[in-house]
Amino acid sequence: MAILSREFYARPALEVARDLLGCRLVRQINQHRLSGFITETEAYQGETDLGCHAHVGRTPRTAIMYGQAGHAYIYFTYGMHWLFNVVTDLVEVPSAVLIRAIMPDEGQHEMALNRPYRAHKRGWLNGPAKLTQALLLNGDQNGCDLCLEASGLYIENAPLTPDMQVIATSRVGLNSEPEPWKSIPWRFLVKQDGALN
DNA sequence: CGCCAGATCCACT
DNA sequence: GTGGATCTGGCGG
Repeated sequence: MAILSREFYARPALEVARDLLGCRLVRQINQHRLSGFITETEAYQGETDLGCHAHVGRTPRTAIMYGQAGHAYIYFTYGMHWLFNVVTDLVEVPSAVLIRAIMPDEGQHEMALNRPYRAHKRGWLNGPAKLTQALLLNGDQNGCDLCLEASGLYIENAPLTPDMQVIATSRVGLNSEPEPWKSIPWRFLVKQDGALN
């Protein structure tokens, strides 16, 4: 499968978030190829979206979201976690898609080593901070270009996941945000047959 | 199982 | 100084 193009990412975050479902997130590191199929995403679009970090405008932290689509926006939160996002839409339109969960595929043993205490349990990659641990992603990869294979971090194309298998719900962790942002259905999940990752 | 507190630090006010 | 796009272990039912 081909690496997703700049054009794919240079669309509104809502479309990108929806279409990323089923695509393969790939991390090449230390001679290993770690990958998993994206099963959950969230869209954050623009300064008017109070759930989006860019609602405070352009700062050193949010500047990456104002840049070219297809780059990684990786930030630190809660004093211990890194979250992985993909910059979307046109330059000067601050928006991104948070990757919240993957179904592990290649390099499962390596990924498990990166998550020593929980790797044997169910749902070991169904959270935005879990997958960054497994894929060894942190601030060092912030701003990295996902359209270049040489980055060692990119997403591969996949057939579009049918609407029948897609669920849209409100985004997670925005409980203190006002409506409509708190409840707007900008979170997308692939319907699973009861089986968690 | 569900609920809750603790961990731990950075960006922004 | 404050609070956060989270996760985990422990405790109670």
